[in-house]
Amino acid sequence: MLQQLEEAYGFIFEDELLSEINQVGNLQFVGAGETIIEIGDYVKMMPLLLEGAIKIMREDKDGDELLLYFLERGDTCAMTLSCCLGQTKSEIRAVAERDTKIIMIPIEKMEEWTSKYKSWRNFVFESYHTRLSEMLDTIDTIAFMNMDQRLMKYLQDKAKVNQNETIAVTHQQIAYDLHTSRVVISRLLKKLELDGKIKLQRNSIEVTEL
Amino acid sequence: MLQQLEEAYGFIFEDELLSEINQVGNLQFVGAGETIIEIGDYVKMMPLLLEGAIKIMREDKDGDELLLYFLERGDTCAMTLSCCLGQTKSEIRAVAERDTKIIMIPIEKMEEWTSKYKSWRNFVFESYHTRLSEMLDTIDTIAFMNMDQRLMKYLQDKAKVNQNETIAVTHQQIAYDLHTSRVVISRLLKKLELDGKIKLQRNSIEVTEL
DNA sequence: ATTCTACAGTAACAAGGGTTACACAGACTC
DNA sequence: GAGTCTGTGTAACCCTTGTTACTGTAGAAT
Repeated sequence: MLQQLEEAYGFIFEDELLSEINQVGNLQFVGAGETIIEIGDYVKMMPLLLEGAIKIMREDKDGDELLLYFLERGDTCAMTLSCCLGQTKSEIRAVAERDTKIIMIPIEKMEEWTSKYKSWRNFVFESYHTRLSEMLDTIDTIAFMNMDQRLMKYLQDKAKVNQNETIAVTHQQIAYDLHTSRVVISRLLKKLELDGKIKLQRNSIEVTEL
Repeated sequence: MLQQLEEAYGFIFEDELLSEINQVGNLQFVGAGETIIEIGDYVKMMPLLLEGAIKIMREDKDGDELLLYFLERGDTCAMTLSCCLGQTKSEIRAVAERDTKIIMIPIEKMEEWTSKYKSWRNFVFESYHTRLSEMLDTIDTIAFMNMDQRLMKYLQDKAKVNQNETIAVTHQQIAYDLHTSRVVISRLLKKLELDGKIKLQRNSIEVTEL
């Protein structure tokens, strides 16, 4: 575990902090598709992402869903962070996008480390900053882009976090993530295929224009 | 200044910190409509809002605008905060919604206070938390609501931050804030008036249903 | 009073995207 | 091989929102 911890965070954290994380952190493996945090959960651990990818979803009262962004190696969930500190319920859902390895840190340690380690403070601030930027990007996407552009961006992002230009996904799943209907997605995907940007197969899509 | 500082932040900050702010902070008055931060600005001061209200806008490359949220007394701009710490350019525009009184804190102090005062750390974390929630709310609004609902919410929010159920605004200005066209707004406003939720006058709107 | 300008009302039309309905194809079960 | 289930393709239709165009009017400027 220490080796992966160093790979992901070694440049940022002091050795002393790394070894503390190594001691108190709880290593967990999450299979692709498994839910890590559900909306309304009280969050008592903060995740550090060692390997894999996590997708962060929003859902309103009517059950309408929307993909917010992906987390990758070296990220943490600033939402969760925020929940830990404020002792509030999670406002988002976190689902493993692929097989994922995380270290869970108990919240008690967070307070402690915040006073003790400058590198930890910087990491937390940095995480908030990244997350705010990511949210701005999400807002830009839904406010300023049409569905065909959003779809193309979605496919490119998804290919990137899965490190594979062929994505295993159904049209219905895309429709959920982008908060639209399956028919709309099928229609637009066909158009993108005719434009030569992707190739469609059953249960998967190859993104040729990355 | 100290009195207003205490009113706005007295319950959160230690006396020692309050008096430090009082010493190094730079009190500023901004008239309604004036721009406080422009997109692309390098931000070297962090604002604490004593009185008034600030609206935070996003703009894309094509000049399309969108209102993100309002700041009120006791708030700070977490975006700015984020920019200060990361030394990056502002990704948003801040405009005084009404006559506003703020204290500007030089960024050097921020680092210092973060190690020195627990209350300051908590305030910063709390601000980030509030801002993330606010952004989620914005996303919900544009992702899940129709234009008529968004418009009604806009009018209610605006009435609230201006502490007046009569809002001085033109249809065109609303169209900019909601990133749509003037005709659409006029159409929907008329419908809201027929539903008895608002009363329309030239250059102003009275919100009867708050 | 006349002119100018910004603001508001409204009609007619276009486009994007959501809905319903149905056909068909691959994959799996029995 | 027949039946079933899930995923995909597509047409037809509708609603919301965006666009263009024109009218009227309040208020300021002259």
